[in-house]
Amino acid sequence: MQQAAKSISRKKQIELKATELFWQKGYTASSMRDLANLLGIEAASIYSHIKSKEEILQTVCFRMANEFFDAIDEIKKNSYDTEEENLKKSILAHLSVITKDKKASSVFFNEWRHLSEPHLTRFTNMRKTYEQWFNSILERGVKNGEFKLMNTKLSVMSILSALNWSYRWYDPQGKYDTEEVAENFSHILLNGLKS
Amino acid sequence: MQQAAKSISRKKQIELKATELFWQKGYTASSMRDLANLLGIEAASIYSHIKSKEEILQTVCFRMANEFFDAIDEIKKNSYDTEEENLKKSILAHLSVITKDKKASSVFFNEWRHLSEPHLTRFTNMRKTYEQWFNSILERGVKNGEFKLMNTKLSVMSILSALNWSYRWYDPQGKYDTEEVAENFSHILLNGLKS
DNA sequence: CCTACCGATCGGTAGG
DNA sequence: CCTACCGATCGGTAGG
Repeated sequence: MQQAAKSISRKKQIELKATELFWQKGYTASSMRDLANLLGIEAASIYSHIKSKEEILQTVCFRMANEFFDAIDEIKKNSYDTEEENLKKSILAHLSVITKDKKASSVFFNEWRHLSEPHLTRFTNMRKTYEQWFNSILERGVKNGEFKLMNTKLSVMSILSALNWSYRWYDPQGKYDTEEVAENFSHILLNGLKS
Repeated sequence: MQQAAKSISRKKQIELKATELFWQKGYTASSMRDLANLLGIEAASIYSHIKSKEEILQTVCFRMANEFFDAIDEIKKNSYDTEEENLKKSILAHLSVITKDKKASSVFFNEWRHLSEPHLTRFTNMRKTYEQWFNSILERGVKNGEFKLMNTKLSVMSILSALNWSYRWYDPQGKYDTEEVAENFSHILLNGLKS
């Protein structure tokens, strides 16, 4: 038991240090020897805990993907009265996942393309499915008169673009907490979508 | 003369193929042998035309940086009556640079961190300077009553985030031309910034 | 632009 | 978790 607990903890430790490394140098530029150095062990020893370098990337990418899904599942279940409310909550949920772990988000957004098949296809499909939720909010909002859009797809992209870029500049130690940033994004975007 | 012209053309060819490669696999995952294969020559032969792999990256990153600067310099010179107009023109200018060469934009946005010093510092300084232009538009717009912002810095980030993400999804062969996309972005963002 | 190579480093394995 | 290694591949050079 003691051993099992230790082993799990070490595996998580590897994931965390690897996330930091991938964030800093990128996946392919990060070597297992770099990672071993950060952990204070030999490169070969890492393979007692994981099968391959890519396994770490898979873990990070799909953990983040699941966190995004979990965050909007809450909103889907509640189903608010207005699409404006659904969108506001979704913006906050999405942004919260990013700001909670910027480094993992960076790996999620930038390093996923180094996944091999079939993981790569599974990953891109998950992202398409996820985007669909934002699409459906806007479509319902247009239908019921809440939103006036030049183009639904471009509007979805505006929203997600603005949100996704935040891992690059958001400072968790800075002046603004996630709620304030979400509020500001919602304000700008919703005013734009409504008229 | 003939030889000089040929040499320049070959160098540009290397840059173009490398851009494609870096876009597809990322800078560090792209090998000079990959690049040589695309060019139909041996890896060693590339070094007749360039000094190092990083030199190619530098060329692409700074060429794009200059294109962004050139695009807004036009606007700075003209200085339109309203900040709304300045912002609209800047949005179109910025977006045009991206959509004109998505692959080079992708390298510009993602691979710049593999630049070595002093290039890295020079690059990040250029980006800060560039962002400053958008900042100044919003600040003047707030001062003269055109814009009402919760927060200037966050608003700049909203704009640039939305625009910068476009290299990932914009399809030059698709339904929308750059002007339409810029129009849609301007519409959403400006309505949000004005109220 | 090629052949022939260099030293370094890569991800990963064997065996303990 | 270590030592000792593997074959492969890396960016780049010498010399033509």
